[in-house]
Amino acid sequence: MQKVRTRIAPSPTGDPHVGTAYIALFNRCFAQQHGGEFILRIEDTDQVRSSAKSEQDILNALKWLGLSWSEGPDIGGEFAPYRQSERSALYSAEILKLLESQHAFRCFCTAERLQDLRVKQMGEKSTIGYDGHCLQLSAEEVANKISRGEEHVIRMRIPEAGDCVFNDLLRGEIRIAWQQIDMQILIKSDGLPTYHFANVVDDHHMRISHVIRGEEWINSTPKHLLLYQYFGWEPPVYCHMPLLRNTDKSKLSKRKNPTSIGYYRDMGYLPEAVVNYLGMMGWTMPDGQEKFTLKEMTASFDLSRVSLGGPVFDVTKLDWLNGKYIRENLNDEQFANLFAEWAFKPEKVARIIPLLKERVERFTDVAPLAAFFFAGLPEIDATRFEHKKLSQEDSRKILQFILWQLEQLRGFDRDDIEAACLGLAETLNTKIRDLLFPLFVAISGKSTSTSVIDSISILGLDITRARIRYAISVLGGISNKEAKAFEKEFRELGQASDKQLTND
RNA sequence: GUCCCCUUCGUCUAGAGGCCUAGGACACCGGGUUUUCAUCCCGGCAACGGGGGUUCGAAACCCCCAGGGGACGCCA
Repeated sequence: MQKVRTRIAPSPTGDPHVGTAYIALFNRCFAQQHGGEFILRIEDTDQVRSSAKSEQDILNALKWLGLSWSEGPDIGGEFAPYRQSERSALYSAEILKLLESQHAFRCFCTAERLQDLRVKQMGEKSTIGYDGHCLQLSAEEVANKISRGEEHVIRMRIPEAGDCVFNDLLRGEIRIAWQQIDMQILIKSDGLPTYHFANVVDDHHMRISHVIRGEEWINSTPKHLLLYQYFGWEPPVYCHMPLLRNTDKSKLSKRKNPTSIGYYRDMGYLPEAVVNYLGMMGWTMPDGQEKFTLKEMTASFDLSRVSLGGPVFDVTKLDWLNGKYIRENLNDEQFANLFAEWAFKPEKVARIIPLLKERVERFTDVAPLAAFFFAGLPEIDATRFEHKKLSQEDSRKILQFILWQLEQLRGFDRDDIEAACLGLAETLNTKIRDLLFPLFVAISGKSTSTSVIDSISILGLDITRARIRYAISVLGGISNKEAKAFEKEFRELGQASDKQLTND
């Protein structure tokens, strides 16, 4: 029997997501329970969106949770490198095989043509996908286009008829007609592989035996299986976990919920409680025990106990659990140490002190002034936002625009934030002090406080986002209609690139 | 629109045909302890989406419907 090897393969394109931790947890438990290995691979084939910072954040977040791995970009391993951007030669070599066997072909279609095609197919209510246009190109035509240096991609061929039938470890037989499957791009015009290709190649070369991933991948499994078949490789066992959900049951998203692991750390949750909570999403201990350690979960793990309904990630129960951990697991000394470590990080304190010093007359002034640096959500209501020039709607809009602006920032220094706010004030033709007013209330709970720009920089995006969103809800929330109008206006101000607002 | 997945209290879930008068936990409500509050303890509220089968017997198995979700990118 083949050794069990599982992996988590995050893409470093944003904040470390609780969904990543969730899938990592189950992969890790499964591997360890079978005496196998759990590895970490960074899928950074998207040159534009990937960043080193994001990769580091993800690694740190998973480490914080205690979800350690035995091979990865930080520690190496037998199948190094573990970063896809460093494995290009492998993909180039492998794609050649598919090109030679005619299982893949070069496609010179323009983005415009593909867009038109999609629109047309949408109108005809048919399956959306590539029409095989470039399949008709002769070998000479292809050679000519290549010698002329024409940009192109490489796509995989898909059977024209029949079904792809495969077995999901939890769901049993799944059958998808090949006609539903698109001729997936394997190599992008920048020469880098897409997820589908790199993922299969790496899973094979890294001897991954079980692919435990989110339900969102079910529909692309046929492509992956077909690649294994084309290569003549033995495919892994697939297992699709349910997706974590927002309260409204949609897929967990940043817009509706705090999804960043950093948020939970910054809000003062214990990593053990967060892991425990993730473990009870779709899974239970055989004896029904609700509070359990990672070690206990690993020891009693049984993948077949996963229930398939998408669990709502509802922090109420996490709050209760975290309180239980604090009360039952920490003695006074541990509590004091952990709290101090959480609250008084030297670099954080060093940045807060100068802000306080110029505003206090006695030490007794410190706590009330600085409390919001160590708090979660401020205690505010709509009256707090009353302002001679700004209506509630104005404030909502300003807060939403600032949030969008902050989310697009690369750096999070005070100067980055200041520039963003000044820029926004100018495009909105608002005085900066008026623009900042609702922000002061949202962040500090008061209209008078330490510099809100510095404060935001110290608090970080995760907490800032939560407070701004809370303030917006206190101000009555943004209706769907209003959201659309805001988005449109924000885009027209030239403050956003197309996808940034809607992406999770 | 096409395809795929899913469906037990508001939420997380137990349930592998009779142990189910459907159990536990969170939340909520009530009571007790506590100088207040919280903790803690006790109690209560509350669900098998609908319709057909199969069976002596169905929350569980099958079919249909409905609802929810996901996928349909030179993102992953």
